[in-house]
Amino acid sequence: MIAKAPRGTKDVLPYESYKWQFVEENIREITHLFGYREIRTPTFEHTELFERGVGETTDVVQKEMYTFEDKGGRSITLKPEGTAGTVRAYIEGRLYALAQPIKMYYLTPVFRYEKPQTGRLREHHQFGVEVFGAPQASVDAEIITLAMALLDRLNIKDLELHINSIGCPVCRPEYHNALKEYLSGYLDEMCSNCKERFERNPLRILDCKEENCKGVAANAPVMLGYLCDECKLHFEELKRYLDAAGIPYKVDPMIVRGLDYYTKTVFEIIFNGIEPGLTVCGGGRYDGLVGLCGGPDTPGAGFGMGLERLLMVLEKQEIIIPEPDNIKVMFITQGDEARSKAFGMLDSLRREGIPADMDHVGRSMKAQFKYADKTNVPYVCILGEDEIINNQVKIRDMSTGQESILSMDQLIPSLKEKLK
RNA sequence: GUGGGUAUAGUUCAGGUGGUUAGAGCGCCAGAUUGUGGCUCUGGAGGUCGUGGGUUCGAGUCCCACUACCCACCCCA
Repeated sequence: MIAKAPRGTKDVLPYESYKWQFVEENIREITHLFGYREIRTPTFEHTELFERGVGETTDVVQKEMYTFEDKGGRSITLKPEGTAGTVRAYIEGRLYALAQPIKMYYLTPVFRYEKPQTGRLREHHQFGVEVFGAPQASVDAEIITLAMALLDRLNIKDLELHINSIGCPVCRPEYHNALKEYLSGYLDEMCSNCKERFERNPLRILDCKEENCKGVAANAPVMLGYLCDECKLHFEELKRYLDAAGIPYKVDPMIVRGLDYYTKTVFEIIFNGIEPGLTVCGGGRYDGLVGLCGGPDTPGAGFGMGLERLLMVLEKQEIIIPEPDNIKVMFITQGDEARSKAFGMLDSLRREGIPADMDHVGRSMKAQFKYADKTNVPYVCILGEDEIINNQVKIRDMSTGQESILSMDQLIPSLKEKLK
């Protein structure tokens, strides 16, 4: 049991880590193009930050957090999402005193105590962006554009962008009342879950997958009908910007995010290549969050994108991720003297920037060839007794089988020529 | 938190109705004129059959519990 990763966690093994690096490189290039800079915040924060920021009533806070007391008696929580920590750092680092907006991105592990299943882990990794200090809809549109640009660059198809507005503290209460009034007439028809939701968070009922509830929800009043002028205008502007960028979207009044801090814009990017659809990215605007966490009243917007899910989608679509450059040269030796000599030459090659390796486990020459073959190395340098005596080295081209004998000092220039 | 499925070699899987030393493909290691890979052939290593109980003369096989993994719901990335 000691050699078993904890439930819901996953290793990235050496033969697959290049896939992560590929995605991460694309992320760094895209964020650079959009003018976002990296922020790194701690893996854990004071529990209270999440309770306050993410919202006491959310599932995440109520039952999914990894919370513990540290040796100093503080209540600590492993971050269940990336926004709260970023908000805290924005306030603590007084980034609000710099020229706004502040545009940031991060790559971070996040932790939620859930039952693992397809596309759901207890520790997963998110690419996220946050923009503080600009209330304009062009920011909402920009982060969506950024997400789409990344997915596009990775060549992912079958994506659907869903957008919605869930209003602001001005217009939402009115909508809540209207919704509850409507739903109260159908309580008997709804599932037991939704009956509870009716009291706690009636918005969630719109998200229910039960047939009956879907029927009820289909005719329910939607937030979009109750937006105040400011929110309505904001939503119209968002659509206008998305149109300008040529990004297709679906207005989906049914999307309701699970985190309490959202205002106005919410969106999800859903991959439809597998049933019943997989959310790879979700986010929106959160104009009250910085204030709620004790900072100056500051608007914000951002998203989180699940890297494991992204990799799942890449695999599903059979998108080929270029494998990293291999070792170019493998030394094959016979005898102790040849071994030490090869070790020295190996170091010279590496210092010249030629990726090279040798046998470390004392295999027979034949086995060394087999090993070289398995690693797909293009050239092999043979150092046997004859070569040692003549102060020479033999190079074999593994694809053609052609061999040539060189003096030791010709080796590096010759390899450089071949590897050009 | 609720429901369903699975658990045999490194891996993918066979092992009707319980019956001696548990098998195969792939992989791994080694040989096939002792300095040469891929292909082929031959041989070899490797399993307390998830764990713990029970039924039985006898359990990989039947029963129970536990654990883990997979899948769906919920929720989300």
